Amino acid sequence: MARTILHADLDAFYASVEQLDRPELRGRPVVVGGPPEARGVVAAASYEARRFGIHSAMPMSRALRLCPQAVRVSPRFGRYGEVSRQVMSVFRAVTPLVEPLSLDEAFLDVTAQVRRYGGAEALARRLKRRVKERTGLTVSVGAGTNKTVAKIASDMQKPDGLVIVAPGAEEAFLAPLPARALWGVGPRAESVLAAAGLHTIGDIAGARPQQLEALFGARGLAVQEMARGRDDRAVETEHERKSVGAETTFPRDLADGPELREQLARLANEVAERLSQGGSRARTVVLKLRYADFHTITRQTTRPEPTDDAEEIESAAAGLLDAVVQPGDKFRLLGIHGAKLGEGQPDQLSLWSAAGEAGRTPAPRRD
DNA sequence: TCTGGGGTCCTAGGACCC
DNA sequence: TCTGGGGTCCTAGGACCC
Repeated sequence: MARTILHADLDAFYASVEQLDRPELRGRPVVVGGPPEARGVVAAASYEARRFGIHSAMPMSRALRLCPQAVRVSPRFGRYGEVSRQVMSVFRAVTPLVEPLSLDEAFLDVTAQVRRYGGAEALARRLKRRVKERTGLTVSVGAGTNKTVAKIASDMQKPDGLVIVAPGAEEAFLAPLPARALWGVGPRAESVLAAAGLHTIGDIAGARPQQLEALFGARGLAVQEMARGRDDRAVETEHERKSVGAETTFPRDLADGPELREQLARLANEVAERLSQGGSRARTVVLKLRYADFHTITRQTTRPEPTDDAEEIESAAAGLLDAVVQPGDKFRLLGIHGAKLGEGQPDQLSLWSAAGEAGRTPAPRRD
């Protein structure tokens, strides 16, 4: 039996929350993001602001040049998290099978509920109404038999949209859309596809599998399946975090020195705190550096023992920094990430390794 | 125009083991 | 004396998503 999957996507989420909390901003162009003098970018733009050509990820300096009367608001992620939890709880009142993708998006598997609600459309309308009643926000919803179709459908009538793709209509629905609309096809893949004469999702669906495999490897075949409207990925309610990171772009480029080292300590503290809050520890510490010319490198080190200790993380990162920094280098970004996360307690394996470090005996060689 | 911060996943090469 | 094959782990970079 065909599944019914919904994709729900809050409209201009951060900007809408600001307009909700500050009525004087309603009806006005609002951009959420850091200030232009601190090299901020747009995290969200209200629909009023989008009419000026502003969109997310745009440098704030450019956004404000496009629309000088726009109101810039610094993000309040704590507040967005609160509102997000309210929205997700509305979703979970409909079905336990909710997969949040970010603060403002989720997949819902409502296969078991559609009959009771009198069909997918009635269910989706009720969901939209409940979100509006509980939070005052509008949400765009797409419905279909799989994630790919539901996600793309939710994008088609924003804001406050509702698009339902009937079972069996998946391939025809997708075919005319640009290749870029597919999840996983970004700017790079789009240009590779265009060079091969593949512009629409239908072009990808109809291409020879060998051609896609030659261009993208195994991923090419997966993309073609999606393009053909086939996608059996389940809605997953559990998600295991794999890394924790903190990074910062400086208002002006920084050479190595006390200021940079202070930032390193601050970031190490933040990562350590978030690790211990989440009850996990990291075996790998990753240092990320972005040079003044935007070139970016990472250096990492893995140890047998996982840690959530700020000083250990800081000294690991400092060692990596010492090894790469050259006189005259200027940096615009510094970041620290913890990876290879594990439980709080060191496991059997790392105990073994630690013993090996202490008193090493040559292992007998076998062949 | 001048480029954030939070992530995930994949690839490729090298070390190392048997 | 001209070079195996399978596996795992680690590192670095990059594409992509919101």
